[in-house]
Amino acid sequence: MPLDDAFHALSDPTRRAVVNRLIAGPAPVKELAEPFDMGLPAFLKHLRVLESSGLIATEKSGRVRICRVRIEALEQAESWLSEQRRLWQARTDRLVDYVETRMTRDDENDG
Amino acid sequence: MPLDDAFHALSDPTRRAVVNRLIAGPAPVKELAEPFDMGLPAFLKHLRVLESSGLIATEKSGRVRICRVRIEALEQAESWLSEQRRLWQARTDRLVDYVETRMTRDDENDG
DNA sequence: ATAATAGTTAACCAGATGGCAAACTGTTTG
DNA sequence: CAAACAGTTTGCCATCTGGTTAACTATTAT
Repeated sequence: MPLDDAFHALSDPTRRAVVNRLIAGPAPVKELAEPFDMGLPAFLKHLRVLESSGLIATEKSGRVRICRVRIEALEQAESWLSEQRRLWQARTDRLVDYVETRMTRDDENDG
Repeated sequence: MPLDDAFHALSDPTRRAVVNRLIAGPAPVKELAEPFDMGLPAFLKHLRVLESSGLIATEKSGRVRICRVRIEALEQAESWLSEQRRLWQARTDRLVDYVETRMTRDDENDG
């Protein structure tokens, strides 16, 4: 499931920070790794998780690998969440409507 | 990090299905577990992941435990994603602006 | 050609995850 | 009280995660 992979990739602060950095524009591995207190092998694992989730794409030219964000994957994850919120809102609206209707009926019964 | 927990909880299809079901309204554990091909102990683990992530809340009354969704946690996750998309859009706009400005200057140089 | 750079692979490790079956607790229901 | 029901705990297991160090490859730079 692509959503599984996207949400899993986003569940790690290092990986979210990488996505956030790449939003500002493409960057090579070394520059991306710099802010983090871990070795390159560990960091590469994070990059692979991001890449196999579709959240980023990478391309090697010469000895550097350039990484960039793939916004569509982010949008898919966002879509799932906003759909849930939409459903929630719809239900809330129905509840409000129900309560108001019932109150009106009660008023009629009272009057 | 709360976002870690929320995204992690959402990275499993069983747990997303539970959230989606609870959006329609609260339900007891047994009813929630029914659609899934796994034992109750395994299902309970999923529920605990959801609860400790803040995505759902549960309350036991008598021998049944009622679960409900906590929409705020979903909204937090959604916020992170929409903020990223906003930043992406802002960068894209700046790029478009830059290119258009440059093209205008080139036109002036050509003319 | 040597050396520095950028990234990669391999082997290993502790701890978390996602499943199982079996035994158990507490709460209705008959 | 006995039985059914809803959930819980325990112990077990295979696999995945996120990190390490050490050794290695391929590409610039001197």
